[in-house]
Amino acid sequence: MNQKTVKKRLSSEERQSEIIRVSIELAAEKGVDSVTTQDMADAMNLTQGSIFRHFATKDDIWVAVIMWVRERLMKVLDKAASGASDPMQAIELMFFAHIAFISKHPAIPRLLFSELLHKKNSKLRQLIEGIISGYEAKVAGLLEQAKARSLVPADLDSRSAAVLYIGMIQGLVMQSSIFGGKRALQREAEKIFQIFLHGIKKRS
Amino acid sequence: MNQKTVKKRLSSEERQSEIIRVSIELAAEKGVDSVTTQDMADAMNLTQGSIFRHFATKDDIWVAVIMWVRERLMKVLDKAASGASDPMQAIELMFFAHIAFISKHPAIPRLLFSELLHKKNSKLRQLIEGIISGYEAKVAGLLEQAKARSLVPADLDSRSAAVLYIGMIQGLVMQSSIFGGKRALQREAEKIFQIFLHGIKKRS
DNA sequence: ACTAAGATAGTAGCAAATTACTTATCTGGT
DNA sequence: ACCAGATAAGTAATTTGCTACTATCTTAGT
Repeated sequence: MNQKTVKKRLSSEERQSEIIRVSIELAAEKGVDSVTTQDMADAMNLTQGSIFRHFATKDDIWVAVIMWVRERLMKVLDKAASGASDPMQAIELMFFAHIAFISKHPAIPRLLFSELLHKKNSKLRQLIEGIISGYEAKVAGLLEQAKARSLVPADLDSRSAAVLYIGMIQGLVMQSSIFGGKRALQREAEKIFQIFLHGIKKRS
Repeated sequence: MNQKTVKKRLSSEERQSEIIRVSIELAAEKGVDSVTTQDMADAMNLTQGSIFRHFATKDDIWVAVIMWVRERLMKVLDKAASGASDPMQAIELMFFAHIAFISKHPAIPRLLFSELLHKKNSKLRQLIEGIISGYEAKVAGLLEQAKARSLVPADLDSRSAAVLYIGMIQGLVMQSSIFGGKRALQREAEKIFQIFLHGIKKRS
């Protein structure tokens, strides 16, 4: 039992990573706003006060979480897009990569589309806004490329289509949030994407 | 100055209505979760404790708010749909009626799509779920009618299209939430709806 | 005069942050 | 290899501040 009482001490860097990890888990379970530092501490067998050895404020934790998400998500999307031979395929691959990412980390959309967005003047809001508008710009950019290759009509409004793209993801997330877990998130995603695709494709 | 100190006393019914009204306003400004009963009281020149003369718990206030929203929204949507001559037009009219409703009451989507959804086992969650899934069912129903009249392809998945419809609204809301107010919510809505429409319309 | 809305002044509980103290782990000099 | 001292992670207890809710008293309106 001595072994059990031996507390492993982690470096601040490692501990920060763990805090980020459990925060995401907890946010998935009970919603971002109701995760307390006590919850975090409990989840990693630590005392509540210890959290503040590694982050000055709780807000800083969420900032770190969002930055972690941004990094991971962008990596996944870039990788998906890089395997495409044309802009339309890139959009499709990105979409399904995003859906897969969400399936694996159900908390992510909850973070990005949560009330965190509404805390005015916060760094968090700026971060989230940056991610979403950057994403939108990326999709719109690909659509412009598609236009140049006449894969979509020249009069298509790229920005509007990008907004619809984002909304499509939000809709799917809400769908799966209301009607049981990821029941058929992938399947639903495929069907919806076909409609989207048909909506923007070149009229034959 | 005597006039100023004269406090008007409202009946509990009237006061409840006012509480609902200011709650929606405040939720639009600072987010549902951070509205306190003190905020509400301040907004109507009342003491915090007085709130509880009219609602037993704070949750009851949000329940009343959601029911108010449901009633109003449904009325707006039904009225819009009733003016249509065919199912597709009904969907279009409903969509723009919804967008107009949101423009007038920016807090509404914030309530429906907020973290309230994540409070498991609550009456609130059930209410919100009911509204959204009912809405979705309505759209899907109209699409089925459209199918019967060959206005949309028979192989269209109505439910998926309905999810996309909801997502479209969410996307627009997020868009206007991030990039300044209702700058061009109406205009954006029109452009996006065209894409959606083309996506579900019968291939010619 | 009676009823019920409102005021006043609380209470209990929770959550973020801080303080003083403890001890594991790392470091450099012998 | 070793050990003394510095460093920093962890603990425990507490503070501070807020928030939902309540008990008691007051007074407007009928």
